Amino acid sequence: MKLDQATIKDLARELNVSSSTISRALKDYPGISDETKRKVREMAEKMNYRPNALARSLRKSQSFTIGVIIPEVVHFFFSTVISGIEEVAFSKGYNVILTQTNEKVSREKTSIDTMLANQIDGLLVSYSKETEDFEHFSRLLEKNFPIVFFDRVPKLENTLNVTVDDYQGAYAATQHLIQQGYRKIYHLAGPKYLSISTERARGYLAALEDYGIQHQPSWIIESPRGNENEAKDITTEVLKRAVPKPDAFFAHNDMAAVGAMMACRELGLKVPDQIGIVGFSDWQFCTMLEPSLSSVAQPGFQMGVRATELLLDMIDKKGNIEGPKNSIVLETELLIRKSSQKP
Amino acid sequence: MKLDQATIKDLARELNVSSSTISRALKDYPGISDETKRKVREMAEKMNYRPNALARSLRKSQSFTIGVIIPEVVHFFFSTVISGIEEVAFSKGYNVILTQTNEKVSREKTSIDTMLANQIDGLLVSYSKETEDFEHFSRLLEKNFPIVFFDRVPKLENTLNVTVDDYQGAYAATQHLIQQGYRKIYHLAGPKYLSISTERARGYLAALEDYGIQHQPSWIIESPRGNENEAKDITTEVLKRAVPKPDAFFAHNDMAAVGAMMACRELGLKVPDQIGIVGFSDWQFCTMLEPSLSSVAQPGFQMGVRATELLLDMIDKKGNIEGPKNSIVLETELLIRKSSQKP
DNA sequence: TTGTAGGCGTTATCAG
DNA sequence: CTGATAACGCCTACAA
Repeated sequence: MKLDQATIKDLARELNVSSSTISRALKDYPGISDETKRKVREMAEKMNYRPNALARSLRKSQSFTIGVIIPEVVHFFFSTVISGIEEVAFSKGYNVILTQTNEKVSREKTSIDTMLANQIDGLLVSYSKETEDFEHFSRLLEKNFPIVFFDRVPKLENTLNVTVDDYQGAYAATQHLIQQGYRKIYHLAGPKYLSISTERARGYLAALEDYGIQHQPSWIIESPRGNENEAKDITTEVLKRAVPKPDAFFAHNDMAAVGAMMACRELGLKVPDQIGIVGFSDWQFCTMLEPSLSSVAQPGFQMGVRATELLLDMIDKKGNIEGPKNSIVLETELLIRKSSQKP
Repeated sequence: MKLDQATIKDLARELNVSSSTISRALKDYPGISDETKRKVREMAEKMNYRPNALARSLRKSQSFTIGVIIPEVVHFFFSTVISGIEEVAFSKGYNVILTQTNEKVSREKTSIDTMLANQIDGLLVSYSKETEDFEHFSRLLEKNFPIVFFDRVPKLENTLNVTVDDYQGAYAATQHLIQQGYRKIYHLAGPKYLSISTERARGYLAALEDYGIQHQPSWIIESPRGNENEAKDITTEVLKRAVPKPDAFFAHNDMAAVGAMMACRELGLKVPDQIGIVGFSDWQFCTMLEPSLSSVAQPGFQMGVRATELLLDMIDKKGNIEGPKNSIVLETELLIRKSSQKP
């Protein structure tokens, strides 16, 4: 900020015209002679003029900045979403200001506060695992402040959401395992209070039902943190003690799936011969593993793109948010690799 | 921005005092009666007052916002750095505005422009692979605009950089391979114009020299994009044709190392028995592979933290940047796993 | 202890 | 076609 940027006034003084003329000339307003425009542009170039976006925002009550609140940046899926967000925002001339909550509600709240203080035009949110009370969002929604939720969406009426079809993805994964001949398919589930987890569990159960597979509630095992070590421990336990003994795992994410693979390896169980495994998210490492990990791909980049488009649309339309606000559900794609194909 | 936030004036009207009194009361200025302060605070609370950071920034010529320019968000190392940046910035009350260049200089330039227009107080940069001319940076540096470069640092005088000790890390990795008894150690190198690549190559060579290992220039093979497929193809070629035949690979990143592992697997070569492999960066998947991948860990989070601290320091000190501006070199750590330990 | 006035850089309105 | 003036919301000399 110590740049001593030239201002409109400087240009005006230099050219002996008023600052309004400069402003208009630079904005290509009607009613400015071409001659003047030319001179102004030249001088702007020469003096390396750069408009002060802050002043402009203050004057226009619009900052051309959107806020993004995300649980963690270091996360393949979320970083992919960010990439999509950034792409669209940039192409439409919007800035992105970013905070991660590290899964803390408190942080979520203060982030919203500082973002609002910075006059963001809208908000893109995937809330934290801790968030159970959505009042800090509903307060804003009531006032018609533009918010789009993605991936993790709240239990509120009339919100605009972009999600992935978790149910369908889980169904497809489970169906695939069944078709490969696996029967005792256990599910490594995510935390119950996230809709993505419950949807995945629901899809899993529906597939079992549809194919008439007898199952028990104990086949669903929660792996709340969803990292490989936790999942490995849990899976090891299950493989040692559970009745009936599982012959496949459908994990709610890839890390958990890897944990299961590691457990199998240690116990000398062959994947996919003895145990089939399917993950969720299609993280980069799936193809690097041996055997390569089948997984349900989520279009993270697309999610970012669509959510941002939706948000910018709302912002453009200002108050007149007529017509149905349509949430978006994106398709998943089951990528079948070695870990789930019986020889 | 359609929030109809209460302003200082609104509070003033409500309480029948002047707006300066409000401003001072809220800021806990000396010379305001406790009584007034109390009343103002209450009213602020009641009216849900939130200061307009834009107006404040405009007035104070400081935005409390820093810009971050990064090649890609979807990248384990960079996202880790972002996480560190975000952490420090948040704790010191700074906003982070983020853009990715997707390795394009043009995007780098326009991003800088819009960020400057938004009056950022300073800039954190890891430049794109395309960037060969640093004028868009040096122009700013000349005017004493605060910039800290991280990971990829320019060939300019007097810049503040935060890097990892690539040379040392590469040396340690190579030394380790030698000590394990590998002799024909090839290097999968990154693009020549990035200092991180050349430093890693230098460290590799130094280790070979120090241990008196005869080698040839052809042992260094460039894998510019550094993804697993490219590296796999290259490695396959080398394993089939090169003389002498390699018995180990030190890769400039983990993706390339994985590519090498895949190539070995396909050719029926056992890792680590016949071929030793070490990567660089310690991505999450290293521990998930079989065999697990040895790698040189880079402290990404720390890099973000230190770079941001350095930048905020500069910003605080405004013009008086006395004393030596000290760049920071962070230590790496060689994590020895199965892929490089001869049985 | 409080109020007045001016300005940060831009743009919108109203004249000329 | 161009200029003067006010205002966006906040801060801060200077006065009272």
